[in-house]
Amino acid sequence: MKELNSKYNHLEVEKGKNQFWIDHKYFQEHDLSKEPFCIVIPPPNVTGKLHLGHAWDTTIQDIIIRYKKMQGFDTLWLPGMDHAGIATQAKVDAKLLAEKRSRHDIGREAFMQEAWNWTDEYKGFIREQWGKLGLALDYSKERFTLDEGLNKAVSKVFVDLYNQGLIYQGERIINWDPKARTALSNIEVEHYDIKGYEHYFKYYFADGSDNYLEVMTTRPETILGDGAIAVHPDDQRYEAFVGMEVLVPVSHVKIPIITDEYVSFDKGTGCVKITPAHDPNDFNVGIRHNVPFRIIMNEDGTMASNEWVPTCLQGLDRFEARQKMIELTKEEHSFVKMDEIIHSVGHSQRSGAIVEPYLSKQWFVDMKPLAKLVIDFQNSSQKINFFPGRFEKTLLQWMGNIEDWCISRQLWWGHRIPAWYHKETKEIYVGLKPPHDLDNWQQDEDVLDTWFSSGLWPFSTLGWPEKTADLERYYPGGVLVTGFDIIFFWVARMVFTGEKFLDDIPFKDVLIHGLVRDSQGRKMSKSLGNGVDPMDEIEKYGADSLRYYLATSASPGQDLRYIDKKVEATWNFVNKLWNASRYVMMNLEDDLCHEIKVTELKRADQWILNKLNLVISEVTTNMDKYEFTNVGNALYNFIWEDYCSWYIEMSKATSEDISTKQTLKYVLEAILKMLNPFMPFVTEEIFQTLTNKETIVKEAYPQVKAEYYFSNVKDIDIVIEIISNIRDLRASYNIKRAIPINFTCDYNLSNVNDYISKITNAHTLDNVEFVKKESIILSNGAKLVVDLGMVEVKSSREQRHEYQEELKKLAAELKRCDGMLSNPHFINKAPKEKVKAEEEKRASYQLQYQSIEKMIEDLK
RNA sequence: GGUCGUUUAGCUCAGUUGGGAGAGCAUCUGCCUUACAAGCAGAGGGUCGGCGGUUCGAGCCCGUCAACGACCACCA
Repeated sequence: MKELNSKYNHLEVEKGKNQFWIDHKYFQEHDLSKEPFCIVIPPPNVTGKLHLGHAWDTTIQDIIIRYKKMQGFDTLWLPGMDHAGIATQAKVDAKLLAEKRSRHDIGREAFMQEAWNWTDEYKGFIREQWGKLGLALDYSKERFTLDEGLNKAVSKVFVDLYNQGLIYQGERIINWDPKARTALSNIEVEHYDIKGYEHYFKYYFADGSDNYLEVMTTRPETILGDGAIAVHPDDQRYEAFVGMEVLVPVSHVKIPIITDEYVSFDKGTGCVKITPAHDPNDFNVGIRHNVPFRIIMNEDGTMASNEWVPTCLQGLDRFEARQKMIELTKEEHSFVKMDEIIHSVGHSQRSGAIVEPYLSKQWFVDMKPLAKLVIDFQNSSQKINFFPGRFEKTLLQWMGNIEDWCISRQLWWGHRIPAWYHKETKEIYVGLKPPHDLDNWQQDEDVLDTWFSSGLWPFSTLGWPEKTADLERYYPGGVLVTGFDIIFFWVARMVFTGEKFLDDIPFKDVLIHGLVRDSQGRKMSKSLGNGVDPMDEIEKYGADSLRYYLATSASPGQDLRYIDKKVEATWNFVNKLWNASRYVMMNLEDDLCHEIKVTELKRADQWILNKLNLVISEVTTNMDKYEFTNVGNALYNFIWEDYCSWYIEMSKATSEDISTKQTLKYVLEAILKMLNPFMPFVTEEIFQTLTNKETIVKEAYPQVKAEYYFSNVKDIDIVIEIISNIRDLRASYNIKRAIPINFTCDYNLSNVNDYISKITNAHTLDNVEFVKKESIILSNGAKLVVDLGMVEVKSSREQRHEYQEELKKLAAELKRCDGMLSNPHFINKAPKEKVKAEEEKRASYQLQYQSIEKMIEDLK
């Protein structure tokens, strides 16, 4: 029999294992006779290192994939990465800047080459990190969102939606990121509270009088784009002025006073400046009243050079212009006051810049029909199951209030929009292939939102729009695992694209997890510098410990607070498994017969096999519900308490026995298989050593065996009770284990006596009157008498007091039982097994009670 | 303003169809018992956020209040 090293060393154990799995193609060979089960990985961005969130997310998927494989499915876990438009372009821009170059200097083509070089480098980093985590990915099917096949999928979806009128081009107020100089979708804007000011200005009437209207704005620079002043039609304060004209401060452009119900009485002054090119609400008002659209800003957030912007403001940054406007209005006496406020302002998710509402021509997806599709599917038998279920509501509510999705981005790194404009006729052409007379056409310069391509991931990776065998076999996927932070960005979009183009849900289940936070509950972020690199943790504790900790430490949907100490505690658990395995192997012979003969099993063997059945059942149930904390608890308890603390210790009494050796090994193998999805490295190492087999990866998941249920294992529960009592007495009287003591028990222990003496060094001695003794009533009413040898025992008075305390407790329990059992509602309504259990408890308490009463009698 | 989550031992968290409150860490006591001192054996510690309700029975279901948190919407 081979041996494990005497010390568990995670670095040594994990080294080379991932390569071993890859070399043997364990996760790349697909047995087509089996039922398929597929997971597509949420593709990480090629912008940097994986963080703990990735480690958590991928560990969960790996656990599911390995579990399903062991259960006999043909599993496919499809890896891939995302080009991450804005994020990657920003990284490459920064790299160029460090080299004192810029994307505009080198041009689109050279820039793309730079971005591809970047991508290739980071793909390598990410694969290396996946390997360290031990992920069971099928690398032969790895995809990238800018791969040729995926490009085709993107174009087809765009063209089809365009032809169906679900994609359109329009001039609208969009969220503009002046730093990245691109449009954003609504959900790429993060609102948070910052300090600002409510500025009040006088708009003098154009008739030359000193009369004016007072108007409030938080963005004074947009004043120059004003096209009207609006009041509520029923607002009597301003009724007389409607139709008159006022002068815009600083620019002195004449604008009319109009009425619109959008204006509310009680906000601000009741007069609203209408700036249709720089505010979404004003845009709508502008459309209704034909207010002129005056763009007064450039794409980079500086003030435009046109007739609406005074020369002294042209080219100034928007925030400098804001200050300048205040100065200028003060000079011309149109400034009233400014009040400090805290208000919510939209920031670009990627660049952090304050988002500018900006009138711009962009491409949009008409979301209402697609959202309806999702809602209809969820109301049908083809619905996606969410874990936890409440996230379905989150998705549906969002779908219910959805607005059109701005999908064009003014970037270079991404999928070019398949639209061409005729250079002369301005005609527009949208198609899968460029127009024939290409020289006369100009392709749209923009690329698509990254999430447009990620949204096709569940089927584009399988070869769609081609009718590939993989697509046929693996779509829809079994489960999608991701964090709640990208339900809208990603999950929602995969759902409607899948339902729209494949007429089927993209995955049967969605498993949502929370966020990894630091030990104080804060979000991990670069600015706080509190991020934890999973690779550092793997170095310290091993991937097995990290994985088990991450997977079992938070219930579904809850955040996970990352606590170093707990990973260390998990390491101890792995170490425990390691040492238990060492012990088992030290006691086995090479030629150990495989078949367990049930009739030859010793009582403790039966007991642990019985327990094993229970734990397999509990673990399987919870694995199927993705309740990994429950699985973790069940395995931890079974392994540490039942198997190590009790069974291994008891097995020492019959260690030469074949059936005991077989049981030790059989249960250990089952343990290794159940732990394998969580701890693939160490279980592989131990399994190979224990069994001389090539790998644990291809093993079948443990199953409950009817022949391993035993009804007579209650003897072992009594043994455990006796051992606990003897230990308790030793501790309270400070009797060292080396000093043997004797005991007697009026319950037949002939089959199990050896376990007690082996573990406690206490021996049965019948028909002897002990002098210094303690008597204890066991839960089955039997009396245990322990000889305490030389020590001074408690006085009979003390003992009587203790017994009476026991009686009080028992009496309380009996009262509770009697109360329940004498209640006809309980008898009638409660499940039968509950009633039966209660009756059994009562009988047990009564036995104990009577026995203790008798002992008190004997003391007299 | 809307939706949702959280509140259980000193700390971090489990507790899923309602049926005698749990784990890890921390604390205290005693142990090298030939797999493991990164270990073993014991111990202490909780009116399960407050109030009300349903029920024979509530940490769990319902209502309400409070604190903390997240998301969505609005913000001239």
